[in-house]
Amino acid sequence: MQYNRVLITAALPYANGPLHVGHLAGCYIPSDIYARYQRAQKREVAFIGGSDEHGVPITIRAMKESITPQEVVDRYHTQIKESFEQLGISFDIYSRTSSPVHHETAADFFKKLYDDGLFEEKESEQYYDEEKQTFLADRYIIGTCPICSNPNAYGDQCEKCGTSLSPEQLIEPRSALSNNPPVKKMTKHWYFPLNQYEPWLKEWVLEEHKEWKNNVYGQCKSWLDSGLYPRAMTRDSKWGVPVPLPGAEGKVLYVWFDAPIGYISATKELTENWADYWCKDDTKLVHFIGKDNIVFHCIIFPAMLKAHGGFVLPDNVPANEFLNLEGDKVSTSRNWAVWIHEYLKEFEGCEDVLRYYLTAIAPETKDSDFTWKGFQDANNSELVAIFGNFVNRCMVLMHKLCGGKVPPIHPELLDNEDTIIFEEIKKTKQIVEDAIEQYKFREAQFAVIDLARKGNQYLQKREPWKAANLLKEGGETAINAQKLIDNVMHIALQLSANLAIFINPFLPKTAKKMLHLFKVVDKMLEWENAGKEKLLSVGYSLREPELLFRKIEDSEIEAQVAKLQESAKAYAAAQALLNPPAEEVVPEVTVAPVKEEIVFDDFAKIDLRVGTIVTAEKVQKADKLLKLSVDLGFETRTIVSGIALHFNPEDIIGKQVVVVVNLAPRKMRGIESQGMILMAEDSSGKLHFVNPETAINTGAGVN
RNA sequence: GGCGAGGUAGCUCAGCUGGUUAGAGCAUCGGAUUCAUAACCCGAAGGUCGGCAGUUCAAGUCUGCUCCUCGCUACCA
Repeated sequence: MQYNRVLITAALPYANGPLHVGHLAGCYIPSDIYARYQRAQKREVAFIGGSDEHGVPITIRAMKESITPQEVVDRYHTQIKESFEQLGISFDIYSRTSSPVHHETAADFFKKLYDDGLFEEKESEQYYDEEKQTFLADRYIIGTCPICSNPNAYGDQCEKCGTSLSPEQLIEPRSALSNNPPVKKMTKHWYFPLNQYEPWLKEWVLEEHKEWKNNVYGQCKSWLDSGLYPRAMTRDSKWGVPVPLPGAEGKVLYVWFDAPIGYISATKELTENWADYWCKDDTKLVHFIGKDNIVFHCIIFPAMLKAHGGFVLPDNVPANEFLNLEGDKVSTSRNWAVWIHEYLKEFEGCEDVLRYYLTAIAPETKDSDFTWKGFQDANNSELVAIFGNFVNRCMVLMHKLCGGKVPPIHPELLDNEDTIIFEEIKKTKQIVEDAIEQYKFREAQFAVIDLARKGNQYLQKREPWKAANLLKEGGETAINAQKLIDNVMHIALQLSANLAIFINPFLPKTAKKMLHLFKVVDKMLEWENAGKEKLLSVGYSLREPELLFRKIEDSEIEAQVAKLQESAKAYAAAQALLNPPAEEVVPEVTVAPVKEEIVFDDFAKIDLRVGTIVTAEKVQKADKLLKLSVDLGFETRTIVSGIALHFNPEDIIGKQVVVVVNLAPRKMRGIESQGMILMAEDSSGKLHFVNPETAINTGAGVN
C-alpha cells in the first residue's frame, strides 16, 4: 500500500495533573520522532494532540477545590501544552476536548450511530450521591476494606492490600464527594454492540495486522478470544459532551467514546482538508499510546469508526509499556514522579537530554526504569563524550588547522579508511530509516550515536593534530601534511553535517544548534540529504565552536534524588496520619443507618428457611465465590456465595444457614445461584453465618 | 481467578525458523593519547540466559509445571 499522507496521533493526556516522564516516554517522544522523521521525508503529515478534559476525576477535583471543572482543565491544559512546546513536541495542533468543535463532532458521531439504530438502551442500578445529586463511579465510593481494614479503600480496589473490591464489600461505604452513604438508583444508558463487530475485528486485527507489536497483538487476541460485549457509551454526569438526544439530560458521552473522536475534531480545527486525512484510503493512521490504552485504540475505537463508516482505520498502534522511576511505579498521588514543568526549569537548555535519555530507555518491549544516575551517564558519556565531543573536535580542529573554513578534498590521497566513513554514513541512513519505520526508536537513535563514535575513531586513527607538527617543516612534507589534514577534516565535517540530519528527529534543538555552527539553513535537514558527501561547501567559513551539551554534575543528580526521597518521606508521613498502624486503632464500631421503614407485608414477601450445606467447592476462575449445595428439606439447591475469602469449603459442610429461598435466580460465573445465604458482618469486615442456636430440621421457616 | 506482555552481564537492551567459546552500549578495571567538555581511542573482566522437569545428537531459542514484575479483565452477602 502506497501512502500519500501520514496521520499521527498521540494519546490525549488527561488534564487532571501535570505531565511526567512516563507520559513522555510512553507516547509523546516516540510520536514526535516519527512525525519529525516523516516531515523530513517531505511526506504530508498531521501530528495531532490535545488534552482529554472530561470524565469524573476532573469533576471530583473541581468539587474538592471549589472551582469549576473548566477551571481545572484550563489550568492543566495550559501547563501541559507549554511543557510540550518547550520540549519540542511538534504537534501540528494541540487541541482539547472541551472545545466547541469537539463537542459538535463527538455529538454528531454519536447521533449518527444512534440514527442508524445501533445503540441498545438498558436500565441498571447505580450508586448515587443524593446530596450532590450525582451518580458515583466505583472509584468514588470510599469505605473500610473488608480484608485489611484500611479505612480509605476505594470501591474498585483497596490500595493498601491490593484486593480488588466492589462497592458492596466496603464497610460503611461513603461517597467521596459528600461522605454520605450512597444509595442505589435506576438509570438508563446507551450501549454500543461491540459484539456485532467481533467477526470483523478478528479478521482485521488477527489476520491483517500480524505485524503489530507483541504486546498489542497479544492483548487484542485475548480480548477477541474471550468474546466482546455491548459497552455503555454514556454516563451520568454534568461534565462532558451531552448526549444529543431528547430526554437525556444529565447524561454525557463516556470519556472513552469522546476522547478518540478528539483526534478527529482536532484535525478539523487544524485544517479544512481534515477529511483527506481521515477519510481517504491512502492515509497512514498511526496511534501512539501507552499499554493501558490498547483495547480502546485497537478494538473499541476502530469498531466505532467502522460502525460510523467512511473513516480510515489505524495502520499501526505502537503501544509502549510503562516507565518506572528509580525502581518504583510512577505515582501522582505519592508524588513519585519527575514532573516535566519542573525539569524544564531545573535543567534549562537540557530539553534534548531528556528526549535522548527517554528514547534510550524507551519501554518499547517491556517496562523500563528511569534513574537519575542513568540520566547523568547517558548525558555525560554519550551525548557529551561521544556526540558533542566529536562535533566539537571537528570544529576546533578545523579552526586550528584549516583556517575556519571547510577544507578542499584531495581525491588522489583518499584511501580505504576514508571511503569506509562514507559507507558508514549511508549504512546509518538505512538503519535509522528502517528502525523508525518499524517504530524502533531506541535502535535508530543508537545508530546515530554509533556513527558519531565511528567519527571519533576516524579522527583517532588519522591524528590530524600530529600531521600539524609537520607543517612547520615546510616544503613537500608540509604540503602533503596539509592535504592530509584537509581530507580528514573535510570528511569529519561532512560526517558532522550528516549527524545533524540524523539526530534531528530525536534532538531537534541540537540539530538546530549544529545548523547554526555550520551556517546553513533548515533545508539541509531534509532526509534526502542524508548520506550525501558534500553537504558543506568547500571554502565556506564556519562559526566558532560552541558546545552542544554541558556536563551534568553529581550535585545536580544528588539534588534530584534527594527531592524524590523527600516526597516519598512526605507521603509516608501523610499516610501514617491517615492510617495509624493497625494495633493502635481501636476499631470504632459504628452502625449503619437504619433503612427506610417498611410495612409487614414487605417483610412477609421474603421467604427465609433454614438449610444445611451439603457440598461446597470453589468456583473456577473466581476469587471470592463458593458454589454450595444447600439442603432445604423440600429440595436441594445450588447457591453461589461470595464468601470464599472467609471460609474454606471443607469447613462449612454440614453447617446450618438461613437462606432467602424466593430470591430471583441469578447467574454468577455461569452458575445459576438459586437463593442467598444470610451473613452478618462484624466491624472488621469478617463474615459470620446466621443460623439457629442449635441444629434444627432443615426447611424450617424463619420469621 | 482468567488472559496478555516480559524476566538474558551492575544498568539499558540484541539474540531470525534450536547448532561452534551467548552479543552491543553504558558503568567498572587496565593501557595509550592530548585536537577535544579529565573528553576521545585501545584492551580486559563481567552472565549456570528466573527456577524445575522434559523433547533432541544439540535449547536462551521447543513442551509442561513453577516463581517474580507490569498491564487488561471477571465474579462479589
